[in-house]
Amino acid sequence: MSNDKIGDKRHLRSAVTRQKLLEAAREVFLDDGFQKATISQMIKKANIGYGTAYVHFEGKEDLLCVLMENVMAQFYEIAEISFFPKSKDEAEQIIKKQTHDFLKMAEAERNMMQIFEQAIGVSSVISDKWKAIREKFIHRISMDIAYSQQNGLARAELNYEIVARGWFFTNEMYLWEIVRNEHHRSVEEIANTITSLYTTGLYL
Amino acid sequence: MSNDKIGDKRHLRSAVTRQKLLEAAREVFLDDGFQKATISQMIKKANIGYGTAYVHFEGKEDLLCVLMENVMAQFYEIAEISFFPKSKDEAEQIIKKQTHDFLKMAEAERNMMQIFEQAIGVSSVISDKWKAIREKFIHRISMDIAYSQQNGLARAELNYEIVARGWFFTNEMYLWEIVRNEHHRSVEEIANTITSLYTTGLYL
DNA sequence: AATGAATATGACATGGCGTCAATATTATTA
DNA sequence: TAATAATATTGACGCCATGTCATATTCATT
Repeated sequence: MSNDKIGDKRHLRSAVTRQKLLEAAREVFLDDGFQKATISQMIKKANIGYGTAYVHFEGKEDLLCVLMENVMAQFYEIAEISFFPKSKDEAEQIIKKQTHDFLKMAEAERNMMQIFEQAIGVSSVISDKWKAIREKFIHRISMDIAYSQQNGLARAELNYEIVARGWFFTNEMYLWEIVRNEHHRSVEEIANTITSLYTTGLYL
Repeated sequence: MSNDKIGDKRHLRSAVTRQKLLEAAREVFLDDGFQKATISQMIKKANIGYGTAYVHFEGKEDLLCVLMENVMAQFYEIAEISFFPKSKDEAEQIIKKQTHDFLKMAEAERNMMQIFEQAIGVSSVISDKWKAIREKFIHRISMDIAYSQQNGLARAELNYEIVARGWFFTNEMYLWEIVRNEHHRSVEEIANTITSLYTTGLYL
């Protein structure tokens, strides 16, 4: 009675096919970019039939979504760092580290992130995935600012949501610059500078 | 001897065809977005032959480029506002106005800007056009910061180029939010808040 | 061994793109 | 005016990618 779905030879075959396709897709995406990558290339590389791709995935976008899950998860982790500073300096330390980690992700996952960026412009599914990450960060930053304001650390006259968005936007755009290899300064210098500007502007 | 190119009946016919196509293209773009818009739709609307489109333009991208020229020019104008403040307060005034004008552009030209944003993700030609505008702004802001630092108005320990990019990124992302109608605060409130944060962070 | 369920396949219909040889229109020349 | 040259327009054609579906194959159960 071992028909537990796994161990089942059929499901195993299915899983293997799926995995072969995913790996082939990754290679094709990295070689040709999101737009030029085609299903045909992937199924050839994976040695499976054309229609098979559509059995396992809804199309290129879906394939990339699955390939990005790992990276997505890392972003969510960074967004969840706790934040209860007791002084302006401590706040700056925490924020600097978070910014640094965030930008380092861009470097570490540059290749897949490049594909991701291309896809954001084309696919609403992918675009929504990124938007969710952005909102997660912005919400988190909003809470952090509100906390700081309540504890008399930050300027209370500024609308915390507007500030949070603006701050994240700076981070995000630098992220994409790093992904595209268009940054001319080190990640460390960027993180230090923008954090200093931000905390000086916001904290008392 | 009036073969001055204009007045010439052939050139006139050509110009009319071109114009018909441009107007049709604008409608199709606005109705269907950049990606779904097709040359076929446009030439039908313009009542011209398929190949004719490729006589006048290189393709969808080229068509949109021409349609955006007007908006582009307006951005370049905003980027060229002069900046020689004598105090922190004066600097804040000028910057606030520039940010405000910049974001107001997003509201005024929202429809075409939406198409533009979609195209940036797909077309390298369009993407380069926007990058040029971005670099123009960033260069201008860099000069402004350097001026302020030299005159003892701004914190000299910050790298002005990194700060300039970061500041423009905040502006740019808010621009796209406004374009997408995803902003929940007024342009005025956004401009005031981010400018206040920025000038407090940068100026002495 | 037979039956049915899960999985895989590739031919097909659809639709957009960009090209090009052919056609139509306008200007110039004899 | 007629012939010729230059310019402008046209749509059929070849190419390629997509997503679907009827068919074939593989595996589990009886």
